[in-house]
Amino acid sequence: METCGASPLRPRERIIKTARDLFRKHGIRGVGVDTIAEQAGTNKMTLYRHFGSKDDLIIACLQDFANDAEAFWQSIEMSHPDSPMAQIHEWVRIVSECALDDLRGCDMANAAVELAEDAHPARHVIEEFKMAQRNRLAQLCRDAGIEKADQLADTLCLLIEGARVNMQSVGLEGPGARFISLAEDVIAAFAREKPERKPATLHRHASAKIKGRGQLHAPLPAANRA
Amino acid sequence: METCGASPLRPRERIIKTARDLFRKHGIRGVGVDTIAEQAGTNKMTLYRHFGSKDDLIIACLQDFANDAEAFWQSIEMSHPDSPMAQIHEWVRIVSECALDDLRGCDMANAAVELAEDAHPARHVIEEFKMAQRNRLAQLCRDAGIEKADQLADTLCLLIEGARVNMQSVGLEGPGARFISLAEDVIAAFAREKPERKPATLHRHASAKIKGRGQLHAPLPAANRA
DNA sequence: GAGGGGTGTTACCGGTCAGTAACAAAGCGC
DNA sequence: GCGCTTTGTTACTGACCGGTAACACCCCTC
Repeated sequence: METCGASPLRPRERIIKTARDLFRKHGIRGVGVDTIAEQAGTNKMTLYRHFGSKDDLIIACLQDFANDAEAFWQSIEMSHPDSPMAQIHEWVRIVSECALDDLRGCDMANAAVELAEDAHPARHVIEEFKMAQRNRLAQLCRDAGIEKADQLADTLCLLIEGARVNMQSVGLEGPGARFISLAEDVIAAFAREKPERKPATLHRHASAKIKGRGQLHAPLPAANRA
Repeated sequence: METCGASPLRPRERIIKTARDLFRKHGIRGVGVDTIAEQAGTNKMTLYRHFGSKDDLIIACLQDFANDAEAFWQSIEMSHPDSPMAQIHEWVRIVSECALDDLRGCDMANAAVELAEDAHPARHVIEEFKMAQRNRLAQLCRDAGIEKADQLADTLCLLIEGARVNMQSVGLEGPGARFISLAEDVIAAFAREKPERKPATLHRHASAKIKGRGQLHAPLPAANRA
């Protein structure tokens, strides 16, 4: 019956993994500490020795989630070490794959929905995480030589965020399931725009070689609005 | 202390309005039926006479929300009766205004997050609503003579959905708050693409006059992807 | 083998939850 | 006025919730 009962992990890690799993499946408010402890192959007392309250456990889960995201970014970087543009495409691919895996959306965003109180201690964890993700993507866009890097990052952020929440509402029938295609089109449109002058200095892990697919298109006037 | 206590509305309507308000503020699972009844200036028994269960009340709230959305679409249509493109811009404007009003996102999407069980009776209400909204927007895009109308509708859907959930996580500092600008750029890029041949027959409320702002831009090659 | 930290077990607390029973009162059409 | 429907009031149930107390146990280290 337990999900991590026979595991070599220490109770603390089992509790976090189990809690993340149950929170994701049933919602944070939809699962109690007793259930978490039992499913983790331990008991409520041990849980409360490691986490002073359910809120503490929630925060620990979100931080564990953030750690996973960190590893995800490193894998992205290693997949195409010298092509930021290829990393962007890899980001689209993997992030879409994760969203399609189950249809329960983003744990951070879900937590923001469920923990509605402004003062909830988890909220600043969520806020910092979301901002960091966006900035990381924006940096990647800059490294790729995208002229309007911040705008592309903003657009991609909203697209994936929207895709995750949309799939939670309508499953695979809605626009969320078509995220890859939509995102790639947006990237192509942004990559088509002419870079400033010098072919974009890479800010991080500098590499002069820019060979992203988007760069192969002919430059077109900026799609700026009024 | 009550929100609708002195209102001329009948208890049923007061309960629905109050429940919607409280659900939105504190989350569906974050407020009990006692609180709802009291805040609505009535009592739990009357609540349970009108709604057999809390789930029934939730569904009634979501349907009430859908009614409001219907009125919203009609106001959009009346704002620019003969210009679908202008209606799209109006849609962007109002939808963004609503999202910025409070930062609690979309009631339907929030409900999908909180009511995680696949079999929950509210889920098909949510699903139908979300699909109907997307299709309505897609029809508007077709009426506006957008070549890739469905793709634009999908993109705009994900952008606004993402904006709402993003603002719930990071407030006004993140990309969600820049939705209008991002959406307008996307619309401009799609409107710039050359319409098929004949200047797009209007399917509903036919009007030959197409004078949306996006049409003023020079036509550009399609932003199609691989 | 003694000690101690981490863990398990059981029982409990007060609070809140969704939902119900029984009865009283008020409004309203006739 | 009468009668019916709607509403209000109080009290209750049983379940579950987050959190704690007290005590026993196991395993590792010295």
